[in-house]
Amino acid sequence: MQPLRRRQLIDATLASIDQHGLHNTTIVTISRLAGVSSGIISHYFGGKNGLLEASMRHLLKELGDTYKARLAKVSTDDAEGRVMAVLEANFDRVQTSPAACKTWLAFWAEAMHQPELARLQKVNAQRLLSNLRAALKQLLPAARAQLVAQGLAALIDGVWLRGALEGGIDTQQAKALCRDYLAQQLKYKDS
Amino acid sequence: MQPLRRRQLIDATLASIDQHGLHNTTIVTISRLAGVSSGIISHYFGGKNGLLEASMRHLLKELGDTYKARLAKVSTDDAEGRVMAVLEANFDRVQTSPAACKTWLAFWAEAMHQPELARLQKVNAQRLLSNLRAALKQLLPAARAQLVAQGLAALIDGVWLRGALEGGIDTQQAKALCRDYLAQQLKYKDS
DNA sequence: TCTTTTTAATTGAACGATCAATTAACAAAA
DNA sequence: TTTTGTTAATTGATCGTTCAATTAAAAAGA
Repeated sequence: MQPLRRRQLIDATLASIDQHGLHNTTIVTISRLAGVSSGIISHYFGGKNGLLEASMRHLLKELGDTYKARLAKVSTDDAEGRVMAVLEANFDRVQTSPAACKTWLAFWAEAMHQPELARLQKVNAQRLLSNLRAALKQLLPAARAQLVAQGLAALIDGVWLRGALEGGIDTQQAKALCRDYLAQQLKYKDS
Repeated sequence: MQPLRRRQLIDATLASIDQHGLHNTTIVTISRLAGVSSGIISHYFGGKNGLLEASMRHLLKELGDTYKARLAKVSTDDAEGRVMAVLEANFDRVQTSPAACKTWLAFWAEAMHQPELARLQKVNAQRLLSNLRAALKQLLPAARAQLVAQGLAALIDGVWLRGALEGGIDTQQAKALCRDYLAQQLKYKDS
């Protein structure tokens, strides 16, 4: 029963943030969406904050799982394929829904003054960067790989941010933008 | 006295968001930082919300003024210089301080469920894009200019977002990243 | 199999804290 | 004196948390 309820409450949390925004999300809006009483949140998560942290962990895990699934489909020496796996995962349908974008942005903002959320966010940002850099090192000089990895990471986050504010990401256009950046940068080899 | 107090309260608002985060910013934390009583906020801004809107307008105006100042220094037909003016303005010292980054991110998150803030944000995002596109059209085919403008806009926002979450932007590195993107894209003319 | 006991899950009302807004009173300037 | 600026206390609403009480489920005993 415990894992069922926890999942149910996390889903309700994401739904509430989508509908009302984080700052209008209360334990009442969450518990009402989950169809349970408000008291149960403290019972399973130790409080509202614990639930928010668990919800962010859930999103991060979902992103990580999607990336691993994409990565498993490309061979280890297919560097360009590994970069594309990062892009595909980040612009997966699940991650680019208006609800997901809103929630990510809300958590990012909250992380600025909530140490545990900041920690989670930092780990994720670092992993994104290091995944990109590792793959790019097979295609470019180390210093160049570092720069392009930072560029791609910023491009991904920027597209996401602008998408969140506009109410949705055009995933095709987003991927085209990143793929174009990568293609232009790989020409560097020849120059 | 009115313009003085308004400016004083807006500054205190930005300071409070920097120190406590938007969601822990109350009319008390603001008025204490400004050294006045809390009631004065309603007197000058009609309420907390009015003050938040005015603060966001203040930031937007500051950005716009910086851009205009930079733009005035380049000739109309210096397309690359006009693009650089956008970059210089966005990565100006005033806009890239930890406090400014935090505040921008907080307002972006808030704008998702506050129509007036969303409107202000949208106007700004559109202007950034159209400034870039107009300049790039002198250097690239229209369709290409549109794509590169979107790429640069996303890159700028992405660098900003990642900087906010890491506690500060390295402006030199940020500009180098964007300048590199632009340089790579301008090679397109020849291919 | 049928009670009895124990454990786990859940509720919802009550509580204290905190918020934005209001207001009546006060001070300073004109 | 009249207007403008400002304060400090108060109001009503809302928040997250807590907890005693209730229900459902499982285990144990007869």
